[in-house]
Amino acid sequence: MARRVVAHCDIDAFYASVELRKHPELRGRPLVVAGSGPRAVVTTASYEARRFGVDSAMPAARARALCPQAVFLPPDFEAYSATSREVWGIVRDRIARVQQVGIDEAYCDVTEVERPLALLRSVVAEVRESTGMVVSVGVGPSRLVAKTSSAAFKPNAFAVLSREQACEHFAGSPARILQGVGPKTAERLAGAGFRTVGDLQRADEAALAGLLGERGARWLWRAAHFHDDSEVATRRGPAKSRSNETTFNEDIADHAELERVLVKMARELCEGLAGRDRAGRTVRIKVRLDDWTTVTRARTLPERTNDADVVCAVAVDLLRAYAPPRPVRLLGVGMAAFEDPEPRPAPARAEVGDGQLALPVEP
DNA sequence: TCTGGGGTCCTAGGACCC
DNA sequence: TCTGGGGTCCTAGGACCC
Repeated sequence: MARRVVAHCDIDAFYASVELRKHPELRGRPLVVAGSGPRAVVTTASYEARRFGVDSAMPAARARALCPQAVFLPPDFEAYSATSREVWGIVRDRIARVQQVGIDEAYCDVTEVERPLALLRSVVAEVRESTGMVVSVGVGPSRLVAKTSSAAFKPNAFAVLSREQACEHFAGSPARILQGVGPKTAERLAGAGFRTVGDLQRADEAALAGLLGERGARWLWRAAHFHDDSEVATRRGPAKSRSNETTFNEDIADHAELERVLVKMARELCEGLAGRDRAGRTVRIKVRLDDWTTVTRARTLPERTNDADVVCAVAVDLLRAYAPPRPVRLLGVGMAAFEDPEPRPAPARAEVGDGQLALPVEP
């Protein structure tokens, strides 16, 4: 296979940067974007606020304690998606193969581009010029090298590494920097003495298999050596599931109240599905109790539906069957199994002939 | 450190059928 | 009647991502 050139582009401090675009007078001040209510978490923090230890997903109250002088702003999701469309629109205008992953990052396959680095630099400059967003770029022979590099060198990064250079450069970094190694896996690995990427590079695959299973070990060993042949997927299929969930400001113990909330969410979900002309067979509810135990219950129906009455009845039934034993912190409802379970089998007769007739005929 | 919301993928076990 | 294997579907939970 031809040597690939993949770039990972990541907008620095995206949400905070959009807010700064709206409020230029706040430039230079620590900025924290957080939801409202007692259980809000931080959506993002500017680099100035990060210096105080503020990070996304942190409870907003803790962020206030860490950095009382920060300006706290409520999220403005419309502005975020508008800016996101603007940025990736510019990138797509200049680069053919782009896979957006999330609101603020994308992979670009620039293998076929004659001078890929020059193109990337000029796109980054154009994005900055017309939107004010600063994009960090990592370039390598794979998505993994590109992603790891942009993350490691940001903000305002432009890092180009070969696979071998990535192996060497990140050998001393924590295993956690490999995408796919989350907190749980990192902890298990550390327990067995694998703390850094280099530890994993030197590891015996069999030893890793004892921790992660054969597939997991194979994947991790390859990742530690920055082997990755996953494609930049320019076309994304339709969503496989959709859901609504809410964390209450205060835990709710009253089952009747929970059912009212569940029905309301299920109706909204069905409206959204109907608007997209989608219907699913599996109805799922999610319940998080006050002690953080999380339970899901699902039922698969014989036919696909987005009928609110049907979905609400199933959701309520699932909730009643579970009967939360403690006050509830979070309630959610979702639909899945949108596609036909199997491709429509070709009817036995006649179809073949019909199909052939439909083929274009050479003149 | 008392932890949002929206997704994806993987695993494991049980039911059921051939 | 018992045993076994393989395949598929479904459920539940967990890990991870942004």
